[in-house]
Amino acid sequence: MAKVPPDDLLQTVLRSAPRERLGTTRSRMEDVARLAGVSTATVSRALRQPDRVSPAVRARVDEAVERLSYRRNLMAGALASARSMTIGVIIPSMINSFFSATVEAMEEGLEGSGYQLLIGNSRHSMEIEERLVASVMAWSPAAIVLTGRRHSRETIRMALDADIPIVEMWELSDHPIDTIVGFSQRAAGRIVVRHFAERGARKLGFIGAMLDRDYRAVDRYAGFVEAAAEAGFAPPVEYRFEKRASAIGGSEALRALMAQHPDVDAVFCTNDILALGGLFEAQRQGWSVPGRLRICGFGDLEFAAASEPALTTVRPPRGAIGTKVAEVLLSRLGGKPAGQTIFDLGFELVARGST
Amino acid sequence: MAKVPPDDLLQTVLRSAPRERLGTTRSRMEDVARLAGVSTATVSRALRQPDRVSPAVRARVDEAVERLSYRRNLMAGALASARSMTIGVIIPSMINSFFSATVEAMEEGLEGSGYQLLIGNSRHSMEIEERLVASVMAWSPAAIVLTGRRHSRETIRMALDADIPIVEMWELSDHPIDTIVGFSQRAAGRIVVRHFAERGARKLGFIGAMLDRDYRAVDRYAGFVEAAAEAGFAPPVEYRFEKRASAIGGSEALRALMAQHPDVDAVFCTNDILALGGLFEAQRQGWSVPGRLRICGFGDLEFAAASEPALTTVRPPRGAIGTKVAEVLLSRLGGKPAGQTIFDLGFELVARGST
DNA sequence: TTGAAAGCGCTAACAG
DNA sequence: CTGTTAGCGCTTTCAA
Repeated sequence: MAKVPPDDLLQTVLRSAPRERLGTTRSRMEDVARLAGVSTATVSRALRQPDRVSPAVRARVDEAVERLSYRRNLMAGALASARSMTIGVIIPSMINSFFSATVEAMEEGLEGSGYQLLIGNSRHSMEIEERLVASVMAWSPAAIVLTGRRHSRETIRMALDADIPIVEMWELSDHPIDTIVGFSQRAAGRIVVRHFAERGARKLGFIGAMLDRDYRAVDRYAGFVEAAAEAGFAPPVEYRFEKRASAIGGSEALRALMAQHPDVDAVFCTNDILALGGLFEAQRQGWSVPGRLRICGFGDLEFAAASEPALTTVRPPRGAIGTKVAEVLLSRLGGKPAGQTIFDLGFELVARGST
Repeated sequence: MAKVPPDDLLQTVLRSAPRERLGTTRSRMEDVARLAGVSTATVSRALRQPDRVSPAVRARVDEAVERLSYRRNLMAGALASARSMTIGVIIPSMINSFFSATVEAMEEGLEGSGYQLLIGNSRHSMEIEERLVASVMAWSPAAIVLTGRRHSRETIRMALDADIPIVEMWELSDHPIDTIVGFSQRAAGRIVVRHFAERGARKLGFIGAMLDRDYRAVDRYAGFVEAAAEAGFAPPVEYRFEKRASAIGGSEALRALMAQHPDVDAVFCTNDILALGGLFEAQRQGWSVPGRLRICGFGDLEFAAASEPALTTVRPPRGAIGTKVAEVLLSRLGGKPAGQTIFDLGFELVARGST
């Protein structure tokens, strides 16, 4: 069995491969094959399914790869196999750290697997989501991850047509496109009512942002209202605004809400950042929290534990969702059958000083 | 000149193209060419450089594309041209909303251009950055965007070798790899000293997180210390910690700093989130802000304007950086020569209640 | 276990 | 302005 050739052959191999189109002398699989004394088919196998070639060949290929500092051209591979090492991920917002945290966890879970995330930002719009899915499809992704369970007809059609694993996340559904990893947003809204009731609240308020597009927030709202009715509360008074959730928005909302309904003594904000603004506003107005007013947020963003008073909030499994999505994906992409397709990761009410 | 054929030819075209490898009947450029009665080369031109084909042909191609709902296979195009419609973007953190905001603005600036961002998260590590650049390179990106001006030797080599536009951002440098869009972090640190001096501060403190890896924060620190000396202050006392910036970290840091140095009356936090924690801690401890203690942050994160007291901070051009990067990229990718390669977008000290 | 050969779907000279 | 002709670099039958 031929050994890896000496250095002068290495030189020859390198020289014989002028790469004019790339600005660079980048070696191709053929160079590796020649240096290792095998065919490109074997190199391909050695690289992707090492157990399907003899140990000796594998070693020679590895050495050749090393010496040429060869890196596979993924585009070519993707074209040939009609499948790329790409995973399309569509999230509604990059700035919102809910999804960033999920994506970070997903990246970590996928680390070393060779899969690359192609991240799209739908800005909470189903139309943009559709466009993003369409353009991601042009990359023949190995899988697609969508946020939420509501998508345009066309998005669903494309996803189904692609015949690849589709994972939805951050919500729950009895009929996921394929697999869904999340928790019940509605239940998250409900639990807040129970907590307020336990703390002796009498008149509930609600503050929400972007409810025309953020369906998860709408679900939390629905759960909140529903549970309030069941618990015998009067219908919660509410203040909503179109713009994305912000501390300033939260401050203004609370001020407006209290001006109109001075009897409110417990407010649920669909987002911790709104609650933060509320906390500051209460301080400015001299409303003691939780004495005069109880405030509960959603998200358990990092500052929630640090605020004064510390913020009671619902903690979604931000990182866990990403980790589980990665796990599901790896399993499916590794060829394992679907198995469980609905993963309820739950949530937790973190009671702190603000209620 | 032949018209677009009637429907039965359309049927034939569709039927004659079995796409078994994809789960789907997805048409190829050849189908479009046949239906439009031209060659694939012409279709390719009509799609990518519409002005280089006759209006009549363009119209027929467009119609054929429409009827077949044809979408170009980008992998194939990228392979053939050794250049993809991808732009690699490496940021140090996804959760940090500095960079998320920049990326969002960049996305908006690139909207409609057909370029897709391939986002990598280096977690503030040059080694990870290097790995990410290497794997992004496998996609033959049209350009690369890096954060900061410090990169590993190998990263720089790969970037240079690729012979594509390389944009660094969020810092300034006299010798960018290619082009740099940002502002002077050092100057940002300096201006805080001037502001503190104007407000009558006498003893300066500094709180920083992750200074072993966040070079931008280190530069701000250096500017702060340098300007403090020039202004005749005693060397600022400091508290640093390894973990990523957080409100809790900020609270703890301030408490520790003040315990050791009760004479400090003005603290610069390298990040608004640290300052937020500081604000809450001051409230808990009963230190009036700005009476007993002045606090200045960096970032002008959204909550800074909403807090009580509102937070004085340095506002970096978060969105503007992304917008400018997109503009530079579009120009360069459109074939225009480099021109200006250093873009100083400046920053602004936003004086509010906390100082 | 390995190799030969035939593409994957598109782009890019180069003629015409 | 348009078509012909070669690939881009890899994967994948199918035989050996």
